[in-house]
Amino acid sequence: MSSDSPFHHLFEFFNQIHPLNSDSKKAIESISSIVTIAKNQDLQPIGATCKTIYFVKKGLARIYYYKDGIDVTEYFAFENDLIIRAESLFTGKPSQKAIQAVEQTEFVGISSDLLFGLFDTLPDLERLFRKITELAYVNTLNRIESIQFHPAEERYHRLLEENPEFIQRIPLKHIASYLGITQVSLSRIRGQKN
Amino acid sequence: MSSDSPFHHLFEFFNQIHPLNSDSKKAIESISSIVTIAKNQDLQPIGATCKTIYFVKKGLARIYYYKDGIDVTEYFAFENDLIIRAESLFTGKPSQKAIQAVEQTEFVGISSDLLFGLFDTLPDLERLFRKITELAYVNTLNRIESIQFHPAEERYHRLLEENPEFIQRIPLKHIASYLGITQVSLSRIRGQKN
DNA sequence: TTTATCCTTTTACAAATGTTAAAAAAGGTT
DNA sequence: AACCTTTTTTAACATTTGTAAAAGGATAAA
Repeated sequence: MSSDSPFHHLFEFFNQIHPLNSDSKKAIESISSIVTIAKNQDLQPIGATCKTIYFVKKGLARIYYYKDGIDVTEYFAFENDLIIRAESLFTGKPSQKAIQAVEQTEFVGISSDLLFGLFDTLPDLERLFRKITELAYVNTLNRIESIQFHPAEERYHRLLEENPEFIQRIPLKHIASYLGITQVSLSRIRGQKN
Repeated sequence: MSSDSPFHHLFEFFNQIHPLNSDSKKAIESISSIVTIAKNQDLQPIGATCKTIYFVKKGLARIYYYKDGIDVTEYFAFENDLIIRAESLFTGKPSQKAIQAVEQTEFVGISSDLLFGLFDTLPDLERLFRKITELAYVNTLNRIESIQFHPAEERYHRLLEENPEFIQRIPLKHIASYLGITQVSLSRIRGQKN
């Protein structure tokens, strides 16, 4: 795998979770493609059933949905993050969410139908994606704890510390809905001290 | 598999997610055992690394932890639910959480070390547990949405509708912390109308 | 029954966040 | 630059939830 392969960073990412043998890597390459989306454009419309697993090569994307007509961000993905509409991919139901490029973003798209088909012959791949899901699950458990027991101000400041990029590259309204508060509340928090 | 096997309900549960062949069932039986815990007793102490996947045969259990000295319930499991301290099982770190029997409860315990070992020879099992994790992940995503965008009163009433058992079998203080509110708030909500 | 303990509710007040509307600031386009 | 649009902040007020303390109920043990 040459380091200038379009899938280089994807395999680096996989490697940290479960190393793949070369057959599995070739199989992944054969079902993957590069997609580039302009700023503020959606990858796929809300309402379609999700059939693709995305990886952010370059740029920044988010998963969002409309809650009572309000745009709510569920998740942000930076370079070298996976971005998956799990609630559709894992249930087969149409997704009420969309993936949007916050900046111009280059994705690797992996066909989920083809990927799941490969699991029968390449258990390596099933193991990798099992572990990916396990880690994503643990992350959401921790996020629930954070939402339930830390005030919005604390969550904002923690976000600021852990991921200063967030604030520089993402409109505050998206950060507010990601934190589960209104834009007005976030502005108030930002204005207080400092 | 006779219907009076101690693992009958476990396999019924698995069947709905991913049917197992008989080799896989036998393997599961060989690494599983029945554990009975008295009311209000813990299965395992906080601080131990989780090495067991539990299934509630009879009774009712919860996962809880201490947040600033306060007992917080993360999850309830009724009959025929799995109960897993994922944050420890999937990371290998000591668990800050414990499983407690809310009533006298009979569990099936499955050794996770032995289970993960079986995945190499019985891909059936890895597929089952991949799917289980996927569904659990989707559930937590939905729970985040519920916590962030529905007031406690609505969450309580939804819980009441979807799972009336909760209120009859579980002390209200546990329900309050599960909903992410104080016991006083829950009491206020209950007292309002109706 | 009596006592002790735990669970639940009530009350009064404080703090955090939501709602609405308007103003200010920032970005893009002609 | 001038204009339009979007984003962010500010203000005033309403609502929700938290905190602390006390009282009332329920349950279990002596």
